[in-house]
Amino acid sequence: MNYWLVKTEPEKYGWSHFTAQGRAVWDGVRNYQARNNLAAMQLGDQVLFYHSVSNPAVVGVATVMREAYEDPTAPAEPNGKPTPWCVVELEPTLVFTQPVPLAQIKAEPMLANMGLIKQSRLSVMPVKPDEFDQILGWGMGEARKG
DNA sequence: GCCAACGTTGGC
DNA sequence: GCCAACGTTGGC
Repeated sequence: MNYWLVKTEPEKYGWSHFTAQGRAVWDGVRNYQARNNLAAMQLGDQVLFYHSVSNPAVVGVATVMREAYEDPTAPAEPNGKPTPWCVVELEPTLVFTQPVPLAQIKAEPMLANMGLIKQSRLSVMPVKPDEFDQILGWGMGEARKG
């Protein structure tokens, strides 16, 4: 089982859209590093769902329900080449009882090496199991450390 | 709204 | 292939 984090702007596609819809085709990724991460996702992997821009915070957990396939929203490639872009399908599995703000993640030394902090512009990234556990614990109401 | 980080584009 | 210019993302 692998762990990931995906970013979304809540004004464009937030957690409430996601839960209302029940399943999301995670399309529109146009960055190769993010694409590589999407392509590496496996059925059942757990994904932290992060709201960027306004009130940046992890708000819940999603599960990978379908592995990568061609992004139907990608523009056609010249010469009929297959598109390099792909999507996965996600379903919401767990809503945090309290969102975990970026500031809290930044303040925890154990999480200082997360891609979320080190590479703030990447929109799909791997998360280590202990990082996932820490954030999940906070999100489900464990006492805060600081 | 500003600015830093960083990916992409295009001139050479 | 290098690098400057530019666009986009996202934190504050």
